[in-house]
Amino acid sequence: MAEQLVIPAPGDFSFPECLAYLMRSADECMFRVEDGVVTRALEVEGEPVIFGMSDHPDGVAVRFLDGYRPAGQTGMDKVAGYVRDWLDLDRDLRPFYELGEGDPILREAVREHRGLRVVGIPDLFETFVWAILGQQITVAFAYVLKKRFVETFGTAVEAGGRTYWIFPEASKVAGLEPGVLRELKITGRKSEYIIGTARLIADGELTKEGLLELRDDKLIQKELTDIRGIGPWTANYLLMRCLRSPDAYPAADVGLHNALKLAAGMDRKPTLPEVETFAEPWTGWRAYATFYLWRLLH
DNA sequence: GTCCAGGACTCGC
DNA sequence: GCGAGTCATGGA
Repeated sequence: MAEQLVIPAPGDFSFPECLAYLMRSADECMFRVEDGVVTRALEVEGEPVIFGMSDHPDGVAVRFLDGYRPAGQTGMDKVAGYVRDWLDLDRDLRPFYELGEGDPILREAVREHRGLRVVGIPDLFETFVWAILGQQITVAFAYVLKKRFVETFGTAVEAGGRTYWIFPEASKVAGLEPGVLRELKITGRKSEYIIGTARLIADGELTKEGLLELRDDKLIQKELTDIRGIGPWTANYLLMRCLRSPDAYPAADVGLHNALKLAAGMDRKPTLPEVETFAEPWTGWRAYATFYLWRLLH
């Protein structure tokens, strides 16, 4: 696996911090982490590509597995773009750190995890499924459900004695009956939500580009919450992880509440109004604040 | 057994 | 518009 490309990163980027986040579950099925290298498969121009990314003095090193490298420059650029999106490499975090250093609640998380980026989920359908699965259950169980889902409907790429998974296309899920997902222990409602969004995406009614064109977070949130199964938490989660809003704020998030309790030294979880009030000074960076606060829980 | 997890829907008022 | 009940599984 010869070195193929180095993706330059701006200052305030720490690969190890992003890696620590990526390693939070042994049940993660979309990539594997070994010896500091994150390896995954991706479909690029109709062909499976497998690449590993690791730390590099100038940013992120990307190496391709022999036999699974992009055919041409366009494919190479797509992988580079994917990594830039995945790790949010095009963002200048200086304003956030300026904010965080002066904030009593954020200070510790910001100092402890400097260089961490909001790790994204570039694929819209994948984010929908992940967000819906994550509603109201433990993250650990959500990982188990995602693994079952991917291993049932996704595409396996066997290479180098290992199996890599490509997330299923929305069109493959759009025609399923909810009962099929129920067998995986996904609740009936979530099964309907997943199939419903799969249909919207497969039909082209719902696209990442179309959502991004709305520009405004509030408009996007409205568009998303009009979809059955997508409430405020899920909409903001999508904004944060896929649409890359630095300001999305999943205020109802239980993990956020626990982190705020910890960071603010409270003896109880904050109420929803308190959660909103805490975040007022973070306006513009509430997604980053949330992501950093989450890290306090690990 | 009870409660809680990275919520959202439905219903009654 | 708001509160309470329901959904469903798994771990503490």
